[in-house]
Amino acid sequence: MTEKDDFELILFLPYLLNQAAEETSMAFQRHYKDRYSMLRTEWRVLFHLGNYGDMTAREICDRSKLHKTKVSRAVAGLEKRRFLTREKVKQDRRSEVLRLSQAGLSAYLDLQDFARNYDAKVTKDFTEEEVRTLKQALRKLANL
Amino acid sequence: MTEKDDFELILFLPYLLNQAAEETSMAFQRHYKDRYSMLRTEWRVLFHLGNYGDMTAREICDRSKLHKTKVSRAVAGLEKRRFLTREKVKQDRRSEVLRLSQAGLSAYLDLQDFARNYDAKVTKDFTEEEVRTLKQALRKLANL
DNA sequence: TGGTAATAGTTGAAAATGTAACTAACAAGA
DNA sequence: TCTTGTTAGTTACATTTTCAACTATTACCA
Repeated sequence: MTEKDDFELILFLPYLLNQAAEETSMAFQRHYKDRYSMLRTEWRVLFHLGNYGDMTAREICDRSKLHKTKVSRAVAGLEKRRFLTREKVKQDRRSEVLRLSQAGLSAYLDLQDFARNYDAKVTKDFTEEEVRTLKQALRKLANL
Repeated sequence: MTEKDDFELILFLPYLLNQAAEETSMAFQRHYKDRYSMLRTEWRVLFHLGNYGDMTAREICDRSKLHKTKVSRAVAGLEKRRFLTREKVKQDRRSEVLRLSQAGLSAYLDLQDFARNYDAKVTKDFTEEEVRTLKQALRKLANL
């Protein structure tokens, strides 16, 4: 409560974006958690592989901007539950190409399907045009 | 990489919103962390009190949708560093009204000022109209 | 009243995250 | 080749977060 207060917390972008992200992630989280007991970072890694194809942990880091320790642990978790396999790269034996297993692919496809419907549901009160411009703006903010 | 793939991870709202939130929060986080060694939940509690006036932990939970244990610990942290004080409510002695101290208010005002400028900087490539519609859409998504 | 349920807030233990330091492999110039 | 620097990825430890159980107080109602 200050005098000259033209500031509104709920309109402050870092806050507002976070609330929106939190809110829209909830139901999706429940799905991947209940169904595959995956963590946040795990579904992301899964989606990177499923959506963009085989790649190394480093490439996932670059694309997702997730820290390498997070990715490392997510990969280990997914591997333990046999959602993916690793294959050493001949040219550079420090890194390994990650590839979804059959189970990983099928989990991905299921979650992807859910995601698509979910996205539609979340934006059901917006026109297509609105969704386009919203996503465009968000990409700009996210540097994506 | 699947066959029928009209799905794009980076356009999936829970993902995109999170990336945007993450990206836009970074510099602000550095500020409140470096300057006041506050945690995420702590600046939020501080801002609720600063922006909306004295209130109980429960009210902060309701408004922010933060879990009560998070709020409880943030309040304890802010209290320990004398950014706020508590006062038992006579009508209901379970709850306490939280109030910013002088130091709390001054930290709030500084951060609020930073936040305002920060928000302007983040949206500098958007027109006013675009910012308005963006925030409108986000409020809808966040149920705010 | 008395008894059960609900609410405000705290606490402890387990899970997840962040940070820094580490290993192993490659790179590149003297 | 040596030696210094960089990169891919993992691990250890400290900090946060989550989840469930807890205390204290109020609310409801037979």
